Amino acid sequence: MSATIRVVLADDHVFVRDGIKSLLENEANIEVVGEAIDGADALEVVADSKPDLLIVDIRMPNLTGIEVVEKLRSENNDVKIIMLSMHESEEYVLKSIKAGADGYLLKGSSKEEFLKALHTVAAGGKYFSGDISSILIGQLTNSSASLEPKQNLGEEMMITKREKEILTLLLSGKGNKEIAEALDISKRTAEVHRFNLMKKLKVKNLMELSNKATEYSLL
Amino acid sequence: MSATIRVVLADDHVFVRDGIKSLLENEANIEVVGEAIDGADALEVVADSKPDLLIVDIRMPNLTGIEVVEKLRSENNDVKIIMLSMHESEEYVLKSIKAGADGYLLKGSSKEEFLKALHTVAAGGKYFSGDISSILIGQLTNSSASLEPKQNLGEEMMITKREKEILTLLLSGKGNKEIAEALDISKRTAEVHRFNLMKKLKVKNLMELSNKATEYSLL
DNA sequence: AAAAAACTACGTATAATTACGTAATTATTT
DNA sequence: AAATAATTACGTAATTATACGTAGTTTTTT
Repeated sequence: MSATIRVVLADDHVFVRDGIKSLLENEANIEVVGEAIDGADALEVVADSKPDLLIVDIRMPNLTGIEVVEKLRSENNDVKIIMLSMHESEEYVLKSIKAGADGYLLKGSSKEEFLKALHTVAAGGKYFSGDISSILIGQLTNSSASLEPKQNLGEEMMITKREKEILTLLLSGKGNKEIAEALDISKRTAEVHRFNLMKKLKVKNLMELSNKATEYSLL
Repeated sequence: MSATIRVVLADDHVFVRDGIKSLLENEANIEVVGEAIDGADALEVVADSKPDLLIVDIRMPNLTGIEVVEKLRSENNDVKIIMLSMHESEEYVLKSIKAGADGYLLKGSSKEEFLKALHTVAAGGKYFSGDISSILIGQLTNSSASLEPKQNLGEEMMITKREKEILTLLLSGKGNKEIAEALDISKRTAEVHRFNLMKKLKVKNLMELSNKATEYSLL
């Protein structure tokens, strides 16, 4: 059905590469066409052997697996990439996805899962080990539908209705003068509201205000 | 270590329930304390037996699995829930997550994956079969990490590397003085970069800068 | 009705930003 | 090698924001 999947392995540990190789040896339609011992090497080997799939360790000397992915993607190289990792670190998983990896496997994965991931990704799909799905879900529920405020404000950090109005206008890019006009109060008063607001939120400039407002979903 | 996990099964097919039961019978620490034959029944059985975990088919008469989850969550019932499904339908998966399911398993899952999911979820984690991770990734990359700029900048709106650094620092709440220190340039120079940046982006204050930077995903 | 909180507003002084002009030194591109 | 773009930096004047203090009205809570 499918042509042979040409694979490059990149991992600084010989025994890991050998382990994967022996695992893939018994598989039809899969051929290991290159190996790399660090990140920089991986880029060379991929450039040379133009594989269909790169299996790359996330932790490597010279360039990390993530940096390798970033580099390849920035060169518009669309080789399929599976990231290998010891740990289900949220940071690593998300960085890998962002960088453009097609899959993420834990080194503790079973042979079956490994092969399933390999075929899925080679066929153009994505495969992230079920063990790390909680991370994905966490991102999904936090980003798209943020139901609950991420943090609670300190008791005395409550902002008043008026301050909320000022905040809204500030965040939309209005200056004190414009705010004063919009709310039909004196410029001086607008300034005081702003001052009190920033004091309450313990921020020292507009940007921190903006960041805090987003972080605490103040609007 | 852990107490027994008390499980309720909800599926309109007897043989599916029996299959799962026989699978769980050999497991220590797992006890099936109730069974339901449709969605409405599931709610009753859960209310009665107050299990730790509900394994529920997505397709059922009376109330679908998703509706069952929604109902339970709306009643602030935080029983752990694993959704069972024949198909890796994007719609079903996302609806399940949104409704508040803790896991999603395909009926074709191996016994090992089934048990792993069960223990993971019972322990408070999430488990979504690796086969459906592509759906999750698709959502993630579409929603939070927008890879492509929402709009293209005007030709002469390109910002330089240095301006990007200044922008990053500005957005993090740094003032000109702090930026100057961070980049080891004179305060005056930092000011000029900032001035040029804002001129290019045609904004007249920090907030508009912040908004524009977000809108055009300048970082 | 009394007390507390919120909103309004003035003054004043220092600090920071804005909005130019000018120009030398590096990088980058052609 | 020449041209272009980027980075660096100084000066100056006008505007805006910051950081107080004080104090008279409303509004809300007790």
